[in-house]
Amino acid sequence: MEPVQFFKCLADDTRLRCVLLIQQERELCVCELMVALDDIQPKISRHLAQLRKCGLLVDERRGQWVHYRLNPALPDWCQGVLKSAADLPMHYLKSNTQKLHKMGSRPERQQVCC
Amino acid sequence: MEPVQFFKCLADDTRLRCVLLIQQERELCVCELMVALDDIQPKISRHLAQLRKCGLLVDERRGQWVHYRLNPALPDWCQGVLKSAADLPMHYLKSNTQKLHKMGSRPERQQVCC
DNA sequence: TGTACATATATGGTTTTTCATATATATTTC
DNA sequence: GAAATATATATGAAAAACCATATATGTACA
Repeated sequence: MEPVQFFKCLADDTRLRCVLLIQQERELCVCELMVALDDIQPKISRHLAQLRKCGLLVDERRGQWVHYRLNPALPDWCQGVLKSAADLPMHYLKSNTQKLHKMGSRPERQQVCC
Repeated sequence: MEPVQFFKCLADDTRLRCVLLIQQERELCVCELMVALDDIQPKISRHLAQLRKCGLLVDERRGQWVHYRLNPALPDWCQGVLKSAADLPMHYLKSNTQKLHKMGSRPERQQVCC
């Protein structure tokens, strides 16, 4: 993981919110992130692909849904950075978290983790 | 300090090295960074200006030298990120640190901190 | 006047966004 | 259970926006 590459991944609003929300919720699928960020599918999908390619995220297909999680093999210093980033002012992610939790039917996850 | 803005500052090789070297050495002036990074003055200066404008660094003129330090008023989460970043593989900064320490005449600092 | 540093501008390159379309799985209907 | 349709996600290609670099020039201080 090249240091600059890692920070470039976080240097975009869409990607930063995706990573922090995924860290906060443990895992999310594309459609949930679309709702949380109120943004279009190809855009989200593109950024997730980049984060996966760079090794920040891993994906797992379950039926028609693709779930994204932080890569557990991420170097310690990267995990440290992300943990520190979780302390940034709560209001940054507030509206995203709200939209996410307001989702009517959160596919499948309800049985898994709620 | 906008979260994305902060990460954008770190998402460039020149800027990342400057910030980490300054954190490591407590403070550095432009000519020292030029030697450490083996790069031209306007390039270094431009990136430092950006880091100052964004609030990551503060500068202090002492005679003809301008010294840069981390902004002590940086939010906690930013300081946390930088501390974690200091744990990245040592070899990333190794050659820069070597060049820096090989400098013959480190202006003024010698009396201040060495 | 020489040294340390800053800034303006032009240029080239990268990144981001969008639309259109493709693929993969799920569901419905016959 | 096969065909038709719907849903979730990915990707190619083109335009727009943004960023980094180099050269040239300017300012401040000794």
